[in-house]
Amino acid sequence: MSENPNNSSNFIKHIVKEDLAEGTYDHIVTRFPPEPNGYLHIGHAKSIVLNFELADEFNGETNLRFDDTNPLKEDQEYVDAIKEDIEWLGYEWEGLRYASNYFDEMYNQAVILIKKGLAYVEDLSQEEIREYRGTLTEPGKESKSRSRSAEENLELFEKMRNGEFANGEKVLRAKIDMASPNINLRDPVIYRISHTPHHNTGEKWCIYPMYSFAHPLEDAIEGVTHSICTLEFEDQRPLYEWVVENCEIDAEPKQIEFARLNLTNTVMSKRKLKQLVDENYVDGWDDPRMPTISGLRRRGFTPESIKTFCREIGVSKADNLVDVRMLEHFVREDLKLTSPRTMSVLRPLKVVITNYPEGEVEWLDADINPENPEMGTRKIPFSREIYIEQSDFMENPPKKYFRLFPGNEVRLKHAYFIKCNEVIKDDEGNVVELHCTYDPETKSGTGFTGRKVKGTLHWVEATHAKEAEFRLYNSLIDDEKSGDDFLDFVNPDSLEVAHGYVEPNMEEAKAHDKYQFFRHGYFNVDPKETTAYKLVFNRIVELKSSFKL
RNA sequence: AGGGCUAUAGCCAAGCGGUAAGGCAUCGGAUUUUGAUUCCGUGAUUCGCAGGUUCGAAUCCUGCUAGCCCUGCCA
Repeated sequence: MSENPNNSSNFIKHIVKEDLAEGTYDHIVTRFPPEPNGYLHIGHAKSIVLNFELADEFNGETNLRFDDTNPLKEDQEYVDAIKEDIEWLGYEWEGLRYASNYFDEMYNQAVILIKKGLAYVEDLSQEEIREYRGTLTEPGKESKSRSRSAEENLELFEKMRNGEFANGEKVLRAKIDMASPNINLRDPVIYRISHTPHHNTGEKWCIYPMYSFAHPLEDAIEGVTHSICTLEFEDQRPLYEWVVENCEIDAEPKQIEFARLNLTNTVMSKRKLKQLVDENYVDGWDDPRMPTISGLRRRGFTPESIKTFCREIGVSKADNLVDVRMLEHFVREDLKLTSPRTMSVLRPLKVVITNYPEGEVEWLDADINPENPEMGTRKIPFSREIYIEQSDFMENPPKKYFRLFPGNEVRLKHAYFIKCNEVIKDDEGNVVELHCTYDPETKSGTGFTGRKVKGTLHWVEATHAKEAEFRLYNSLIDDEKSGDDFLDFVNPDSLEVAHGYVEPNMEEAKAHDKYQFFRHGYFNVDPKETTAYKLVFNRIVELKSSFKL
């Protein structure tokens, strides 16, 4: 993966360049450290692209490390999904690591801290610890446990490990400074008791290290040089440095924080995404409306479009809210040259071409992609009966309506000009069919220039048409709404289902095939719902349009 | 308010003492058998505000303002 073009600069690259120039490190190692407690989303993609491509650019390497120090929330299902997503994006990790594989080493380091008088076993309850911690404006106070001897602490810590205490009965704390203005330094808890089996280590441990103690050790053990995380960990950097300095481990990783991605009309927290899944607002983590990697994949976004997006938004420390339209821009750009064009009618209106011979079918040539002629041509049938889009006809059109209306002539893409002569309605006055005439002179490809029409419509021949289902997605979350709870922002119209027709050659369409439906947008063959008997397409994104009714 | 961080166009963002890149969005115009694409044009005398240093400041200094984060035995 060496031809990822990213000429842009950011503050982390500056740091790396300087570290390399000054010899602080002779090569760099980064890591992507997800906790396996949920699915990856586009925000994680930003971090993945940053970590993998940064290392790649400076000839370093990147580990995938599962930060699995809290068995209560973690699950193998998530580790499998996370690996699949990273591979799908196209990255290869140097090492596949688990924080849980370092539990022995972490335990040893805790013992070292105790021996140095830098950690102690706390007797206080959770609530008491909170009270003793003080507040943002008042210092904390020291508990009696703080002055226990190293010997006694060693003994108690061993008992913690051996399961001699219940959850919450004891805890191991770093001895730093109860009066620190940085609350993270007021003797933070570094080990807690949790009689919970772990997806990797099983029943081996009943004490688990806390993030703030575990993470710097994980980085140090792996030789990570630049430990990149998000802004909310900034206050923990002094603690990170304290652990690196006071534990006996021969490596000096440094923590660098950047601003996480926020997207308009999108929620990005795992907690909220999980709630949408659990409460059935969506079909699952991979619902095409979800900002998860698996959701975007099922929707039809390409790895390249996601990566380009992540490179283009840049990396900084300023809180940001990126317009989703930027993401959409990059899929369109990627799919423009690679996706076959095809004509699909999402909401059909039958058209009878009254002067076209009954029973006759002609097969017309059509480019597969006019912007990429190498993709060749396809054959499409044409006959007396076709379907056009309901929205391409108006009985009483406004000005500047280029489509079909009584007396108007339009072009059928790849076929002929047709003129609308008669509108057939049902008892309720709904338009159910149009009678048109065609002009054989105007056949596409013949170079007819006799007269011009303003509109070109897509269509599907009626007798060969194949039925299909179309899932038209709108934002799952609507920022324009108001409310206190994020659920108040859920868009009730995030999914519309339409049933219409596609060209007969679409019979070959396979899961994840991507097409540009002429004048509609880009669509992906849904991998879960499509069967031999039923084609289901997910709308990835609409084509841009300056048309307003 | 104790600590930490941030502030450049509607949204991202480069810039690192020498006179404001780029992308998205928007709006014009040309081309067009996709109201698409493509092309061309479009916006900061100014970088949160106020002072100061300097021949010269978005960049350095001081003060102020606004926003975000921190009082889990979550990560």
